[in-house]
Amino acid sequence: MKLTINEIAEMAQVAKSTVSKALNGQKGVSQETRQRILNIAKQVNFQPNFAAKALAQKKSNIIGFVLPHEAGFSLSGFYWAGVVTAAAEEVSKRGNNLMIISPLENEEGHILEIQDTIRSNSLDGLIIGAEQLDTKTLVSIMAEEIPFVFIGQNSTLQHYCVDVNNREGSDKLVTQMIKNGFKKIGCITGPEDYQYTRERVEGFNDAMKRAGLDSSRIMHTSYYEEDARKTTLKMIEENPDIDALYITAGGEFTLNIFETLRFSGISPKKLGLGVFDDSRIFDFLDFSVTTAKQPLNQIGAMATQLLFEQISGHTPEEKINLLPVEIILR
Amino acid sequence: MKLTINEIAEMAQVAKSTVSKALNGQKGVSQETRQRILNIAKQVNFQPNFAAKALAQKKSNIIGFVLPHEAGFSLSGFYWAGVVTAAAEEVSKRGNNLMIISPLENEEGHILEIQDTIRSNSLDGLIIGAEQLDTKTLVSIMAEEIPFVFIGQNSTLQHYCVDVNNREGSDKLVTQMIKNGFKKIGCITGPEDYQYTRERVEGFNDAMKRAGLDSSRIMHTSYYEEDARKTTLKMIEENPDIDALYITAGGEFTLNIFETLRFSGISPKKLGLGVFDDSRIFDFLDFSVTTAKQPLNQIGAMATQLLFEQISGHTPEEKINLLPVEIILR
DNA sequence: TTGAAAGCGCTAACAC
DNA sequence: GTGTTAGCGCTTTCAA
Repeated sequence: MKLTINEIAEMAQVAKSTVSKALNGQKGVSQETRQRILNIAKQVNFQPNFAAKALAQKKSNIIGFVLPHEAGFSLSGFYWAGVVTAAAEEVSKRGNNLMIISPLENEEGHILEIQDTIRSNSLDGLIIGAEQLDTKTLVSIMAEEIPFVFIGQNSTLQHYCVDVNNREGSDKLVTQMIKNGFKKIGCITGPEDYQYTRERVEGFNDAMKRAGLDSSRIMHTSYYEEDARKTTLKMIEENPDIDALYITAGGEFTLNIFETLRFSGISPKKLGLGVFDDSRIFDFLDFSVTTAKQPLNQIGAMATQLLFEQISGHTPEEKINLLPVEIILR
Repeated sequence: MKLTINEIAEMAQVAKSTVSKALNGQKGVSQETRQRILNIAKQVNFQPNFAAKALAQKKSNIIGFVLPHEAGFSLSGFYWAGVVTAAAEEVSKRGNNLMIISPLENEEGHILEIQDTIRSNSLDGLIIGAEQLDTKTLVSIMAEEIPFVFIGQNSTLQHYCVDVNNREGSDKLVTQMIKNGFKKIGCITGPEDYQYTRERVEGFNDAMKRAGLDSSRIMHTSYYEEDARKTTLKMIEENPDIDALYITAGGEFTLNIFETLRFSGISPKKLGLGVFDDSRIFDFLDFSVTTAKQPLNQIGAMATQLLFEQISGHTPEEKINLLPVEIILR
């Protein structure tokens, strides 16, 4: 049977409130009794019941991480795996725990409401993958009055967020591609309703126009495999003269495009390639890829910091925190 | 302010115990009152407080996933990212939540006790990355009398687990390499005290001996980058005649070895390569790699199933569940 | 079928 | 400095 604070109190011959104070490092307990209680607790390996504490304090010490639900955006993608790992570590350091909230599809392919989870879980805060959060869910989160931060920016709601400097980073990346000698660059990009997509496209435009190049070869697509493949084919069919391809997102999306290129007889070797998202793996490819590397650890860590600032009642200074990307040449 | 069961009771003009029964689908409530309560609850978007429920029921509906702490074994590795994603999904389907428990290193590089988290969290069950779980932690988990399953096998304790068939899979992979024409195969492998390492080495031995080949070129190393690099160098220095390399683990470990090979002037192209762990990325390398692909989704899903069987009081039929690997030729 | 009441293990006023 | 007491929001007997 698990020990409770009552047993500890009995063993130490004090009231349970005294035990509570001693254990939580509050004042109002003599040095002597405190030590005695602490010793006993340690000896019997006492650990306060989490649920009881949460109930009494109305504070669970649990942070929820709401993953976006999207093809290629699961934990097995490069991006979220890195960010979640960093967040988990940062959350642990603060004595809290990270709960994964991944929206589920039901039989009909509808995304199940994650609201219930959020609402019932008495979570202390939320880190939310911002992009494809629908307005309905957003509204219900706000109704909870629970602190949250976005990773990436949400088109509907401006709120505390951490993201990379998409436009500038994209500009830099494309500028680098131009420096590498490419002039006719096609751009395959994600859904237009995601803010970062639009920003990265803007960066593409900025760079191309500054160099006096044609920036009209842009195609939007969803991240689903089939769409990505179709769009890739369309791109090379309608623009047989392109000498480079800029892909504004990484992970499986990029791999699907690479594969399509290869299968359609176009060796990626003949094409300049730029990807907004790095992976160490690109070092070993049989063609070279220029990338914008996002500081995944920093993103996860900073989001966590921002969240805890809010939880502790402070108002974070910056609402929108943009981290720089690093251009990786290969 | 959040609504409680009391408010609902008041609105429905019944006792809160009746509300509780109605909401939880228990019998002892007339069809009529039940409907009335349910309607109200739905209308006001009522969601029971999670902590209170957990406290009253001594059941939290939270599953903990204990990640191994090891270089290259964070969520950003291929393996765990895949397994955790699958587990998270399976857990959600059952109306539970997944909590990430990642052991932390403190300043001195010691691994902090994850026991506290486990003990205090009133978790309903644990999915544990088995390999490098130290005995002390293991003992304290057992003392909690909380259901758990291993992913991978633990050398110290035989318990419910799901894993791949390491020996057989390794054998198959090496046999395939031999079929590909390689005869002098070196084997770089992980720490000897991990069971799967030993099993994969056994598989290597099986295959080599069956083919009448020399299976003595085996080197163990930790997964830390520096060690991996040193061992790789040692392997090629002491065995300049090898025509292939078999690496018994994937992720960053493999990448470090690849990189070392390249930097030391040995093009991986000249070497047959086999890796126990697949990644889609290997399709795009400038050298070819034969791999054993582990069914990550299945592993995560099956572990979750096994855990819930235990939680519901059933005794799973098979204690040790070995899934087959798939050999991928490139 | 319904309701009253006790209790889950803890915290936090407030007395003493 | 210490103990008493009253909750936190829910479940669960047990009477009515």
